[in-house]
Amino acid sequence: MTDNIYAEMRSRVLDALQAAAPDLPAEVGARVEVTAAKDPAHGDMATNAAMVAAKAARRKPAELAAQIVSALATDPLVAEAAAAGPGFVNLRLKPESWRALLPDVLRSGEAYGESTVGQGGRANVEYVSANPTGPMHIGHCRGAVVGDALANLLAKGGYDVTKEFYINDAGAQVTALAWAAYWRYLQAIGSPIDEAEFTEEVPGGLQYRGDYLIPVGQALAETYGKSLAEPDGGIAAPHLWLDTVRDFTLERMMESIREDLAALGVRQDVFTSERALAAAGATDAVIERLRAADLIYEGTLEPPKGKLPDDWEPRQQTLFRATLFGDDVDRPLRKSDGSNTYFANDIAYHADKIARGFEVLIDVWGADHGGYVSRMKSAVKALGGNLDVVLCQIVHVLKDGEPVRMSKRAGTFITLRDLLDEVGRDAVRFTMLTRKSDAQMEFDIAAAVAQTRENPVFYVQYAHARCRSVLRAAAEMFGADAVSDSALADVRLASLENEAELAVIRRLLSWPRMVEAAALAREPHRIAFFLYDLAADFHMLWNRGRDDAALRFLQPENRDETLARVALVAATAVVIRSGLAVMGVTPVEEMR
RNA sequence: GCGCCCGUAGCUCAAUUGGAUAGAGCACCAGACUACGAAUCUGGGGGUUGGAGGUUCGAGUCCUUCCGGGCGCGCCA
Repeated sequence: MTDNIYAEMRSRVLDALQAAAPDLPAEVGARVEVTAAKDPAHGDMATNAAMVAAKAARRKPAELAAQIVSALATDPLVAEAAAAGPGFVNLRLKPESWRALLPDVLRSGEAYGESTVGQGGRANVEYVSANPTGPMHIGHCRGAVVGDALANLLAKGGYDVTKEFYINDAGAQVTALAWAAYWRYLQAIGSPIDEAEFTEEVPGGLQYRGDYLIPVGQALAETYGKSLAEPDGGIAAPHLWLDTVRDFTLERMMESIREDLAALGVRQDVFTSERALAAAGATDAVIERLRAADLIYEGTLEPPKGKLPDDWEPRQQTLFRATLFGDDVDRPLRKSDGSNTYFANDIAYHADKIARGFEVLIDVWGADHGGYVSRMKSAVKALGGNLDVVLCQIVHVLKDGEPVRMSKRAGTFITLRDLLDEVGRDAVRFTMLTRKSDAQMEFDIAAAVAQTRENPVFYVQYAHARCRSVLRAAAEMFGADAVSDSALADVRLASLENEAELAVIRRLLSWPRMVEAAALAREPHRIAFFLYDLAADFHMLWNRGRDDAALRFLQPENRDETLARVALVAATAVVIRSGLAVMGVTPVEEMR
């Protein structure tokens, strides 16, 4: 018997189905589900087995359902089985069937819910991957949280997970960054050149004017003195300083990004540099590999339909046959000057991930990369792999009900640090996970810090704090040893028969199934909703004790009953911690 | 113009991935504190799931089309 009671019942349903209709094709069995009943009147669980098997078995769903019912009615775990609706089989388990699994929660601790669906498969989750040209802002935050939680979720689901950051440190934007840092450097050494004068010298104009480069300029001045400028403080020839300043600045930017990530509680295992990969020849190698497979040609793309860009002209380009793998058009790999496109580098990067032995590739991107999904998937498919992309839609930040406008140009964009300072890491992480990632969300700063039920972070934390409060009181009553998780795993639980108690138990025992389903769907937000529901069950149970003193957890005159209830409370705390750990949120011991 | 994402209660969002009578919170109305913390709980009203077709035992979910919002659209990354 596994600790996943839904998986256990599913295998018993499959046995019953097999007996009722032998020789069903395997794909029918794969479609059989055992789910928690939505409506308590239907029992605890329901299965669709009769309906999905009806066609292949050439039997009526109701007939099959009746046979499954009679087989399961005598199952020792089952109190009641009934056919219903168009062919559902509803199951009500005996209360002791549920209670019997509660000790597993206490014995497993935070590991409870770990699953083997991932079968140890090597998974790579790439997320954040911000351009290293400035501090992280709110736009990066959602992807960082979703990616991190997804990676944790997959790890709990039995995958061997690597958390990865792709540094976009090749291309024109880092050259622009170097110029911008050089400007701050000139200021730091007291150069007589003014901004307008300098800007004229910068190819493409001066970008990245934010204050955050001022300390970089000062650090450059400290490290290199005036050696990177002309003796009179003028602009030296770029080849004398550009590489130095660029590498120096990139290092500083990555350092600051790592600090921002650390403040958010994100620590990634691998940082891969686009520049290093390209310099090692990975891009050229992958292009040759694709060429050998006849997936590359020199050609001219059709102009986009509708209104043409003003400067449209047909160009001969090196193209990848993305259309063979589901993309809309073939995609360029080389610019007209012969250098590689970002896309080409990105193909090389994904080939590198495959070469490193990852079977599951997941990229977490912002919505502005939506147009990039199909081409990247097609490229990975061409390389013999498979790529999942989780797109995180825009976050609109509200403060006091008013939208906070974000404009880099105006310098009013909110940095990740600003948000963390105002809201706190736990609230940021939890709130970012209270929407499915492909829907836009509003992030109301006031709501995220509110101490009320409307704030799920608070609501779940409060439930955990209440559990801990009961456990502290129980420890005083019976001694800490008597209420340790391992001691509670051995107490008699038969007295747990109140409906509100059983509801909590059922919720706790559905945690492993929730982990599996969320991991397979790549949907970490489900964890947040699960914890909210669990917290609601627990708060309800708590208040039963308010209305009726006999239902309180702690009954000084009845040790056995009290210990059973305390075991339930301890198990609730364990599952909340287990879920919060996936989300990267710290459980609190008490509210104040 | 084309592609992708989204559209669910007045508001913010769920819906076990195609399952039964679409659920929570906020707001509104009516209740429960001599406390294992009422920062919570109980009850009530509120829906043609943007519109129209289609697929099947069964559709918020899949397909077609239209409407509305967002993101993107050949040498930016």
